[in-house]
Amino acid sequence: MADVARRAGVSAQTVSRVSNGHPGVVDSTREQVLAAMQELGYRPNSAARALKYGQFRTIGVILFTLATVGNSRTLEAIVDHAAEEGYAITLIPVAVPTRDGVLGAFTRLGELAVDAVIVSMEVHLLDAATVNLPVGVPVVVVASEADDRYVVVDTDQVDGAVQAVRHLLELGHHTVWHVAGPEESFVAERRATGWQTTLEQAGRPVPPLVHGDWSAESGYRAGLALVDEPDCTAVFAANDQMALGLLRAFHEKGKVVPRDVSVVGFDDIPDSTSFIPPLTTVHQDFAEVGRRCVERVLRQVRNKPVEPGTTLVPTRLVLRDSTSAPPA
Amino acid sequence: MADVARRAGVSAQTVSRVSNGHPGVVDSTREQVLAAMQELGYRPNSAARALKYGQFRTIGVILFTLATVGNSRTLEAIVDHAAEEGYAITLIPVAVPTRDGVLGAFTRLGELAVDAVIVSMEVHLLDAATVNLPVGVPVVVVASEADDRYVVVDTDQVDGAVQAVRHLLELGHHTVWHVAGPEESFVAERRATGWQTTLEQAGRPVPPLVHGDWSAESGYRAGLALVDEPDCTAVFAANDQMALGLLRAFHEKGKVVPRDVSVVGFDDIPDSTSFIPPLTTVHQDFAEVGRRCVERVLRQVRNKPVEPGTTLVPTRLVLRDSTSAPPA
DNA sequence: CGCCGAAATGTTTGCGTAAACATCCACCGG
DNA sequence: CCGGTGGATGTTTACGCAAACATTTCGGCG
Repeated sequence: MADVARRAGVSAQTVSRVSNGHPGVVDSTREQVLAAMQELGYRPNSAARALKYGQFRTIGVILFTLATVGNSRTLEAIVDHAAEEGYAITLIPVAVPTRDGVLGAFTRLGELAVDAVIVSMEVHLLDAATVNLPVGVPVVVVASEADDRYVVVDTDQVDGAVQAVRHLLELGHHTVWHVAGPEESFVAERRATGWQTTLEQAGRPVPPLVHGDWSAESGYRAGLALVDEPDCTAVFAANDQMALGLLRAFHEKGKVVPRDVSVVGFDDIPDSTSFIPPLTTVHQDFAEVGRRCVERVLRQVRNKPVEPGTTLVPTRLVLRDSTSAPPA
Repeated sequence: MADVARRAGVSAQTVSRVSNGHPGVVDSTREQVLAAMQELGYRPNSAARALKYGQFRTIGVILFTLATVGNSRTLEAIVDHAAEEGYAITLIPVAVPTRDGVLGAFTRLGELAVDAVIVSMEVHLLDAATVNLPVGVPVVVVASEADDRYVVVDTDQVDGAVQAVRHLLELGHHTVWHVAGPEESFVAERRATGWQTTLEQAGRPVPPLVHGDWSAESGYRAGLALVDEPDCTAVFAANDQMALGLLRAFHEKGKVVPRDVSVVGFDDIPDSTSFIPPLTTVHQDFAEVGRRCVERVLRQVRNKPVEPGTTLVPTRLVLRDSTSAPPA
């Protein structure tokens, strides 16, 4: 900055004013400064700026993996909306999804230059780590169960499951089987809850729960087990990937979807339109989830009031060709 | 820091020494300082640190979208390896994949606190923006064509395509059709090049190129066109998603894969094992690509010699059930 | 018993920036 | 023609930290 000032024949303060678009600089001076900046390739040092302002204009995002569609889509939405607000996103990976792993991430976080944090994980894992949470750093949690101690944003998992199951019951299926996500996942648990309560409220039998691990392979294995169940005419898979595996299993075993078995997924990943057959599934609005996360976390950064509690983003059922009335 | 020093009854410098694990502090003093830090919830200010050291320990990553499997997997690998080296990753989104969009990203980048940049885009888009590249900031480019002006890391696209086409020719197919990615993509172009040269070297006819846009839907549309081609017994799709669309199109039109038509994809996304049938595809080692990016960019940050040029990560063909000899 | 040297700790300084305050100058009105 | 006024610009200072240098302390040895 001093170099620019010297070159332009002004003081450093004037350079600062030009650089920040402050008023009170005569055009001719401004142009000289601008020219000097150009020639010297000057760019403001963000560390010094951050030091001065006490803010980094950066939000940290903690997550386990980008391998799931939901995580990466949500992240993308967060990045985009943060950029609109002039905030950058710093990624903090959690190597292993255990308490120790989370603890490590939060320790690293302590040294990081972030004004706020968006955490994508289950609250029960977060609890172990909150001791490490720098005080005064706003936190928003995504993809977790509702919890009034934190500011939570999430897709309305339960309602999505309810819509899926209702749709199948309305088509005439006596009951609906469910291929859930892994046991330790609260998201999986909540989708399962929506499934179970809907069946119970309708007075239908609740078949045993089948657990997968979100992967298509696990859906395939679940499907191989389900083809032998005589009364299994409708399956609700907790995500689209497992639904893909189900479709393959049924296909291999000669069951035609939707004639013999109906299948509903969850997520509405782009590929699901090209499954065989195109998949009826619960659409998640990842972009909206990301948007709300950024909005709520920035409200806190700007010291506007934010009450703890859960913001639910609605889902909607997308009807395609994998569901129909049960076989006569 | 001053508060901690006062509380522990020492000077700020001693606090700094403890905080950085410097030697020359007696245990009893160290413990007092540590205790004071704990009580006051002290965290070193990374802006001040960065200002002092002139480094941020952060790498910026510029990319268009996380919607593609390749991008998000590569990003994940970059994040993980950077974390191992003690570097954080800041994401810089490019709203629209045009020169203006890229220009905007690089302008924002100039204000960002990064020591180096990994750019995931075509070099021809990068050229427009290099004027904005802060001098002295190391850059590594991923997923672009080879270019000796930059340090480039990429999957060996051409060889992957060659393997795919050779496999199909060896099975006895007379020629291979290709569903390519969008015309403006160099990645797509290079896969197409590998396909075309392999056919030419084998003295086979080169069918007209069909362009998709990477999406399963576009693969489906391409498939609907290909079913009417009488000599089309083998198709190489430029990614797995388009291959998925092909499978659906063939299925709907009564063509059995692989009996009537063989299909090979590119990427080896996890879902491809559960396509109907499981997809033979070219495996990309995204993790390795990410690892090398970080390694090469950090070499530059540390002022070790890095020659411009391309590092190619090998691919391998994964055989599953979507290919076989052509119908008699 | 006093001096030396090494280890432990303290003091000064500057990193690049922008807010707060100070100065300068031109122009206006009386 | 001079004081006043306000806009343009300059100077000082502090942000939090750590390197460089300065000082203190203490043990060991002649």
